[in-house]
Amino acid sequence: MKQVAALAGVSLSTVSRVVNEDPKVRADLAARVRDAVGALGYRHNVSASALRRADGLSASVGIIVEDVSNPFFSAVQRGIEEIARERGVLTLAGSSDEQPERERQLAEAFGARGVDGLIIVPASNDHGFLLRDRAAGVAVVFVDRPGRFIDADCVLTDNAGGARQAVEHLIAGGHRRIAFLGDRPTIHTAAGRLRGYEEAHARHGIAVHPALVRHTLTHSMDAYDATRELLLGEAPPTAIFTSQNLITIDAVRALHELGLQHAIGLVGFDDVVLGDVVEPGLTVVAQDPVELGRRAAVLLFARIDGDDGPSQEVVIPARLVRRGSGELAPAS
Amino acid sequence: MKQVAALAGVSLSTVSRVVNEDPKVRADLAARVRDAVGALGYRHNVSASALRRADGLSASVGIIVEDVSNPFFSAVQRGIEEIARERGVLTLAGSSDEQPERERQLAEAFGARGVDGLIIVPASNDHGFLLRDRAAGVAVVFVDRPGRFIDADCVLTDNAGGARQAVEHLIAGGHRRIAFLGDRPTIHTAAGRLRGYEEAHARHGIAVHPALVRHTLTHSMDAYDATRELLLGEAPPTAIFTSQNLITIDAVRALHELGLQHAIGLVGFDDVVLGDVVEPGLTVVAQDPVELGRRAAVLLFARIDGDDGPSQEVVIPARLVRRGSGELAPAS
DNA sequence: CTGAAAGCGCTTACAG
DNA sequence: CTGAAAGCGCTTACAG
Repeated sequence: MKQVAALAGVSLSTVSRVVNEDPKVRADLAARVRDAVGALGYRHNVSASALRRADGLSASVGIIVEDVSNPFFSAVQRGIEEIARERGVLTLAGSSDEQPERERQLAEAFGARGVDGLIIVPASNDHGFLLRDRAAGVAVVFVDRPGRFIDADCVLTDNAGGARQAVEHLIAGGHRRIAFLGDRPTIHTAAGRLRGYEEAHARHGIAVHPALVRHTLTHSMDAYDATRELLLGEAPPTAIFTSQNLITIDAVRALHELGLQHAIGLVGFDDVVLGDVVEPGLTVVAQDPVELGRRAAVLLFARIDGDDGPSQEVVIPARLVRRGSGELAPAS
Repeated sequence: MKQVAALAGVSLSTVSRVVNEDPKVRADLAARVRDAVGALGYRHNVSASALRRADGLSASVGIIVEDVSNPFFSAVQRGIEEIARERGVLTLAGSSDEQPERERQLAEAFGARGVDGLIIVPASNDHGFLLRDRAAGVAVVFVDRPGRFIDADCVLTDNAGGARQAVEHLIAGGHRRIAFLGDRPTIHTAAGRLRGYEEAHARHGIAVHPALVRHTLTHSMDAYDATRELLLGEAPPTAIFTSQNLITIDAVRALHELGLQHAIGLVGFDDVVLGDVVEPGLTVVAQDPVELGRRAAVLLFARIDGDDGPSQEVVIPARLVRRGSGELAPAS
C-alpha cells in the first residue's frame, strides 16, 4: 500500500479510502490510485485491515461439521457457501469427527483467525466454551443439532416428526416388528429420531421390542453387521427404520446380500444417491441439507449485522418419499 | 495480550514468547503468564501474529474445487484436511462452479486473507493470474487437473489410462458400439477420458462412431436425456462408458427407467455410493479422491517448507472394479 | 533470560 | 476532500 501511495503520489490514507471505495475521494486521485494498484499488482491485506477497522470484521466464517466428506454435511456446507458468497464472505471448514475435543480446537483455531461467525454441527455436549468467543464478538449458530449450555440460534430438521412419519408409514403397511438402527443416542438427531420411532409405536398401541432397537452404529460396517444379526436371529423384524444416510446404505447392502430386499420393509432417514434406482426403490424421509445450511447462514449474518433479539430455533420439516422399500407388506 | 502482560506482571515480549512456546522463558514466569491467559480467557490473534512474524505464515490454506458438495470433491477436501490438521493448519474452501471468474475471485480472496498456499481444481484455462500470488509467497498445487500457463505441482488421476481400461474391458466383452457420455471437453479430465476411449478403440482397430460420443453433459438431467436419446434412437450402442460420477448416476437412472439395465453394458469413471447394490452392480473405474487430496497437501506443505525443486506431476492410477454392469454381453 | 522500542499493513479520528 | 499521526495485536532484533 505504501508503494501504491508513492507511485500514485498520494498519502496512505487516500489509497486506503480508494481501496475501500470511499466515494468522497476526488475522481482523478482515485483513478491514479487504481492505476498504481494495477501496475504494482497490489493485493489488499484483509487481515491487517480487520485489525484496525472499526467493525473488526474479517469477512470470513467458520464451519464445523462432523465430516466434510459426508454428503449430508457437504450439502450443508454448500448451502452456507451460497449465502456467504453473496456477501463476499469466505468459509473456513473443518471436520470434528464427532469428537468434542476436536470441535473445541477447531472453534478456537477459527476464533484465532478472527472469523466473524461460526456455524457448528455440535459434537460435544457442552458448548459453554463458546461463550468466550461470543463475548469477543463472534456470532454462533448451530445447525442440524442444538448447542448445549449456550443460548444460540439453531436450525434443525424435525427429527422426531420425520421419524414418526416414517415408522407410522410402516405401521400403516401392517408392520408390527420394526427395527431401529441408530447412531449414538447421545447425538441430538439420533435421540429425536428414536423418540419419533417410539411415539409412532405408542400412538398405535404397539410395544417397542427392545431387542429390535440397535444404537451406536457409528463405524463403517456396524449397521451392516447389525442388520445381518437382526435378520438372521430369532424373531426377526419385518421392517427396518434406519435413522441416518450411512446406516441406510449399510443396511441396504446387507439386505441385498441376504436376498431379503423384497421381503423386509425399509424406510431410511436422509435421502441417498441412487435411492430411486436400487430395487426396490428406497423409501426415505428426506431432509434438505442445502436449505439447512442456507437458513443457518442467514441467521448468522443477521447476528453479525447486529440483530440481538432472542435466539431463534428454525425447524424444517422432513418429507416422506415413497419408492417401494417402505411399501412392502410384512411376510407373515 | 497487553492485559495478560499486566496481570502476569511481565512485558509483552515475554507473553509473546510464552504463547509461542519459546523454551528460553524462565519456568515461573511462563507459569504466571499461562495462569493469566487462563484467567483472562485470552485468545491469540493469529492474523496479527502473521503480520509481524518472520515467516509471515498464517497456518491456513485455501481450497478451490468445482463444488464442495460433489462427493468426489468433498473427499478431496477431506484428504487435504487430514494432512493440514496434522500441522495445525486450517482450510478455507470454496466452489468455483467451473467458472473461471469465480475461481479468480476465490484465489484473490484467499490471497487477501493471507493463506500460505492454494490447492486448486482448475476451472479456467489460464492460471497466469496466480503468478502474482506466487510471487507474494503463496504456494500453489493443482489437483485433479493441471493448471495452465503456470509451472506448478499437480496431482492427477490417470484419466486416459483409466478410461482406456474401462473401454477395453467392454471391448473384451464383445462390445463394438460403445457410447461415450462426457462433461465439457475443455475440462482436462474429460479430455483425457475421451482420449482413453479413443485409444481403446484404436488399439483394437474399432472405429469410433461419432453419433455415440456425447459431450457437455453438465446439467442435472443432461446425461439422463442423452442416454434415452441414444438408446431410443436408431443404431443404439450396446454399451456405455460414462466418464464421471454425476453422469453415471443419470445414465443408470435412465437405463433402469427404460428397463435396459441388464441389456446395455455400462462402465463408469468414479465410484458411486450404492454402486454395489444396484442391479446389476456398477462396474466402475474408481479413483481415490481422498488420496488425491492428501498427496496434493503433502506437495503443498513441502513447498511452504521451502522446497524449490522442479515442479512435480503425481499421477495416481485408477482401478477397475467389476460388479456386473460392465460384464454384460452385447445383445446381438 | 527479559524488556523497551520499532514496525508488520492497514484504518481512522483529527486537523487543515 | 486530503494528509500526518496514532494505534489495532502482535513479533523481533537490540540492549541489558
